[in-house]
Amino acid sequence: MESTHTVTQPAKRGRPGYDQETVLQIAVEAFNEHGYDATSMGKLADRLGISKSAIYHHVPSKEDLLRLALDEALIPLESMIDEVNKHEGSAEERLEFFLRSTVRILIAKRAYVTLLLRLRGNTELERTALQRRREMDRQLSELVLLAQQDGQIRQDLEPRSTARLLFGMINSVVDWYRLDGPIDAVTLENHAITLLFDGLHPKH
Amino acid sequence: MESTHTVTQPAKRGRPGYDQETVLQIAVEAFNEHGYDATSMGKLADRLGISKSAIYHHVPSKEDLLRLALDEALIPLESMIDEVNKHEGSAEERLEFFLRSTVRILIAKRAYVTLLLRLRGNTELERTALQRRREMDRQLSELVLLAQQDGQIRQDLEPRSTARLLFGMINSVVDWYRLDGPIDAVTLENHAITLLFDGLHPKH
DNA sequence: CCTACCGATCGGTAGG
DNA sequence: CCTACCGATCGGTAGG
Repeated sequence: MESTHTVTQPAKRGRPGYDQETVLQIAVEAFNEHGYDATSMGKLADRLGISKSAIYHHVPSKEDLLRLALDEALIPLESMIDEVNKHEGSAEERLEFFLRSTVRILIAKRAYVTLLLRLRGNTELERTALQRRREMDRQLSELVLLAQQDGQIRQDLEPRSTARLLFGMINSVVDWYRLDGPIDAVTLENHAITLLFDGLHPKH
Repeated sequence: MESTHTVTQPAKRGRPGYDQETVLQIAVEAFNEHGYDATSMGKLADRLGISKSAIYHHVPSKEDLLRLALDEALIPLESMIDEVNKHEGSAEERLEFFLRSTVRILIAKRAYVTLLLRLRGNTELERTALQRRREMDRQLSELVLLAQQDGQIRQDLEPRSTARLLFGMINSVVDWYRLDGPIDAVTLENHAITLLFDGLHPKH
């Protein structure tokens, strides 16, 4: 008899083992612990509990692991920016939406974003990813400029370095935020937004 | 005849070559480009234009290069914190002094701080350096708490994650600030301090 | 005939 | 500061 749910629940033939997603996830953890270059396929195989060659069943090369991992971070971030650009609100509202969304994606895709933020640009693949990051910097600094022109945020700060500083604070979250820590994701998001928009000084 | 200025200007005997400081400086540039683990002593030798073994004339091991480099960042930062702790002013003044000094040291010791900020804690040396970093986080969060208790800064933000976010913004400077860029060091320092204390919103 | 994986080994390069 | 090496490990592929 033919099963009608083979598409969503494929019949498992052959050996049960890893799927690509899990291999990728474990690979990225290893890359973040030891660095991409310093993580050999042998060490990664040990971590997976399979042979080195077996990894090549799931992914054609080490570089493809990196490419897949970076897309896990870049695609959600770029989709979010598309959303921001379609958004109808004021520049300040869009700026806040951009920053809040970034915090959320950082937390949801922590390991992948960590990898992205530590790229050095020594291969073509890394340089392409860094260029996509720079495009996001540009989008953010443009939003800062627009909000300044609308008088919604202070105008005495240069937009490009402001964008860098905003990203600097928010991106640092991947280095220290833990889901099981004392502060939940929503509180952290509000905390960062308050600090960025209103600063340390109390309201007067 | 004995020279009286051998201490400040030692007579150069033997082959002219690198001093340890220059080897260290070039090594750190290489570490930052490719990662410490991924930078082989062979590649480093090529960069220096000397043989691999010749490096071992200047420094006993690869790990010693890392130790020396990390101290170039850690020692100035720790001295600065000692100064802050001796300072007589209010908690808010000391907090501002701490943050301003950190920006200055980051710019002055950019390459060394970059190396420090990218540590992963996979060796005892790295874990020790990370512990010294965490002690600085603790000192900063204590200053935040004191300034909150004095009512000089807003009290609705948790001090530890506030300290992380402050450091996050400031530390990002090593990733993008260039001395030959469009913004000078003093302007950047004031820019960051304004953003942290007063936020993006205009004064009302 | 499939997926998932193995033991062994390729030519080169690592830190010391 | 060099040449000549060491034990080990690198990313990737073979046949089964």
